[in-house]
Amino acid sequence: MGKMLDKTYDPTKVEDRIYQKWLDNKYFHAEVDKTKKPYTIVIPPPNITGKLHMGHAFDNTLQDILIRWKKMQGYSTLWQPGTDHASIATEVKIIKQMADEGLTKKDLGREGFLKRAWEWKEEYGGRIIKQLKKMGSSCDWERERFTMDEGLSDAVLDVFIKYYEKGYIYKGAKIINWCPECQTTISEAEVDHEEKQGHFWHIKYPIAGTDDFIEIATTRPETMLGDTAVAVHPEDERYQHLIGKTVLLPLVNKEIPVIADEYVDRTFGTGVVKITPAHDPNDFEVGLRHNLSQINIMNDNGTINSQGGPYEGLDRYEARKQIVKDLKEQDLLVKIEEHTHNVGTHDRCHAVIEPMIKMQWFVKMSELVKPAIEALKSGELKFVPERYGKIYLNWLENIQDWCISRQLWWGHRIPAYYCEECGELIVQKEAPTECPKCGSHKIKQDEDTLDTWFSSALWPFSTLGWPKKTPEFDYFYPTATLVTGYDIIFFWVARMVFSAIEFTGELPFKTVLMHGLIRDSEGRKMSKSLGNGIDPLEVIDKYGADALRFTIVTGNAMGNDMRFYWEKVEANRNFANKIWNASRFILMNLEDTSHSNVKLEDLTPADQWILSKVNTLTQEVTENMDKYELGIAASKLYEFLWEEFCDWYIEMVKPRLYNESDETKQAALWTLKTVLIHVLKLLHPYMPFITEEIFTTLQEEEPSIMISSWPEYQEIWNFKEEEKDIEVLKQAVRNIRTIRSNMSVPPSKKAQIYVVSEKEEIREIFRKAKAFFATLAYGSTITIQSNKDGILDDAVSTIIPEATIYMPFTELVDIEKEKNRLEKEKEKLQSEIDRVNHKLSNAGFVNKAPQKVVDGEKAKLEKYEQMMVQVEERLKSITK
RNA sequence: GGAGGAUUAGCUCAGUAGGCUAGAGUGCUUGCUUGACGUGCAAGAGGUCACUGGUUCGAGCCCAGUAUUCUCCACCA
Repeated sequence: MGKMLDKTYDPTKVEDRIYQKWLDNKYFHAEVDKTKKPYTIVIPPPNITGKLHMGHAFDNTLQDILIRWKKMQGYSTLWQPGTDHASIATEVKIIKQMADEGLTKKDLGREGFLKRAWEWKEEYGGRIIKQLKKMGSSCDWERERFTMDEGLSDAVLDVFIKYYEKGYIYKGAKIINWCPECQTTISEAEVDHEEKQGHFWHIKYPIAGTDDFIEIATTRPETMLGDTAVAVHPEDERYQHLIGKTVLLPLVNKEIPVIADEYVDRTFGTGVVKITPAHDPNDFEVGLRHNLSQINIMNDNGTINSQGGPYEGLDRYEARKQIVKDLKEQDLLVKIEEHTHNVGTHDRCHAVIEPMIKMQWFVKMSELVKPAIEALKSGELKFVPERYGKIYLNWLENIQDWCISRQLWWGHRIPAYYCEECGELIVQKEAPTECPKCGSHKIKQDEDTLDTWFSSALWPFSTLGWPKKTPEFDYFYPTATLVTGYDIIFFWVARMVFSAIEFTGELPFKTVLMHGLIRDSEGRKMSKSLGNGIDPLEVIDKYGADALRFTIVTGNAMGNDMRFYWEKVEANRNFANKIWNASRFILMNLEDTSHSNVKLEDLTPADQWILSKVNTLTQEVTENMDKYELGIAASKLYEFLWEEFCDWYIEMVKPRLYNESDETKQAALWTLKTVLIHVLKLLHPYMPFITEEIFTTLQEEEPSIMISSWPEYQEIWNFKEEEKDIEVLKQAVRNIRTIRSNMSVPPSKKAQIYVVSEKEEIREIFRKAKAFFATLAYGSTITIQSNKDGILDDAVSTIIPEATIYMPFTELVDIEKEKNRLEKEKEKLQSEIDRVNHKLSNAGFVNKAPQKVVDGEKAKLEKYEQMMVQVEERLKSITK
């Protein structure tokens, strides 16, 4: 007696046990194995602050599918896992936690804070890894890395110094985005532009030596404290006479020049712009062109500094109010307009960004970027879908120097040292003990840390041991495919490409597989603030990881966003249950192993049909996966398993199983088991848990489906003729069911079925399939004959090519209805015939279309015409 | 302002190389205790493939334009 399975599939009973089994057997572990080809994927390292969300679920499902598939294909696969220290995200969280205890960074000091951060990492950093395991991720956990590991940190320092020595890293004063809340620089990419309702203040600046005024308009009046000029367009006729004159900056009472610069848009506002080089990126550029001085009016925390005179100490918004009030009192405020404008905010804390001039570290991008652009253009680097390549290119071609310093503590501290005596700058891995220039021992390290993406950019090779020449780096690098969301093409993908080319001389990966976002059912982004996020763990808990994985990968083209519907997960849970029950059915019938002696010659046409089908399926699924069409492959598996295998094949086979004297029973069992195992393997990358559970229950030869081999197309399973024959039978069954359904005949009521065909081949098809045909078509008896002798005219009929099927019911059949049905069928046939005729009478079509297509149409025509004859005959006989 | 999507059944989406009589899931209607499964089985209704032109023997698919819509980038003080 075979092993038994429960009536419904319960993932919670299965998943953890199976995952543990895989771990115990080290199936995820990758070894350098020169007899195999390597296949490597590096995980996009989740933040240690992170909690598993749908984005991770998406990402990891795709990677896991590729890794499991390639492993089955015989590659030595490495899925390199790890986490990212996520400097600013983590630091923000820790500061918040500290604030609850009434502590600040200052209280703890740098060392104390870092100690706390590491504790935090130990406590929360592993959480997301545990959650990834629930997805079934087959990462090599023994090789887990962290961006602030010793090895990875070493790679970061190495890269910094090499860049520096090459002249790519420089220190410079630039206008940067300052977050007064976090008190650090943030990169352009970390700024969110939010449209906000603000005001437009029109202010009069008196023209020096006259009673006249010039009117400017600003959204940030407080910055006037740092104004060093007023600008107009060089060709603006309204203001020609003022160019070169000076105006008196109100409140500050300082004379500043009126300059002409093309940057000014004559049509916007008053056509006059106040220039504040220290607090606006455009003004900064204008300032450089005109040699204007830069007056920083703000402290790091967003309050006005001593440059602000009476406003010193006020918060920037307090100062704004006060300034507006003072201007009004001096009668210099013309008007206040409502104005919507974009305000830059920090994506982590949402504080409004303040552009400020600071000394920062930069990476010069112009040279680095060239080979990264070339890699895409030459086709060496590919994006799937291709359109994302354009986004990548667009960014690289317009790139600005990368500001890499952050005024944070959590991260890789910049390996730059200053002599406190002579000011010498020393860039090297280890802290110098004395100044090489003046010999002083008073050395201080740069306070800043590096942008978190500086280390992520090295991830594909730093995780494999680079800059050391490790066997792993040698074997597993470069990686094969990078899987990630389109939202980090700039942050991460592009930076990995140029870093890898620069330091390893190779592309870090050949293909970038981009996926979209999972949105809520209304198409909105899942976000904390909206509270519309779906927790993947909750989904797994309710429906199982396999159902979630299948949901993620199907019903949507690669690279597009998708909406999350619980109903979809439910449908896929049902699919899992369907597979479960099909397997249960097979197991219940496998009494012993006598089916193992079955040979191909013993198979019936039905068996050959399904074998041939699974053979084709194997070929197609593999081809689809080669092209990263995972969703297409998955839906083909779904369709095959549910429709062909369950709804047709299993039903066809049942009479043979229930009939002890049937000689083909063992052949049926062999086929059931063989096809199931075959398709389970194809499905395994998508639904790893259930396939493993069934596989190990069904057979004992192999310990795990994970390490079994990927099925291949085999010529001996190619039964094209039998496939066609079974399709004829399916068509007959469908027609009969349709008629019975139209006539509301319940399945319990069996009917006599007559199959009439002049062709012996057709009669033979039905003869061979008599047993299951009767069951599927609800027949009491099946009579196969070459003419309609002995069949009453008031029988119901249906027509398939080359055969007419009659069902005499004992009740009187409504001849009118039968006639109508036939007339309708005739009409439909006629329109098809017309359509095909139209095509075939088109000389262009016959001459230019491929022969295959033309032949196809001809065959169709022949079939329809043949059926037409049958329909007409039938009509004639009932109307006579 | 620049770039890239999307527009196909009530809803959510597929449609791989132009050959299609346009598919799936879900929802809807009808019937079914058919010895794996009601998380099931069977049957059915439901579409001017946004619009206008063009290329082609042939267009849901390619090209041009229009409309609607989403996203990213840039951004005006």
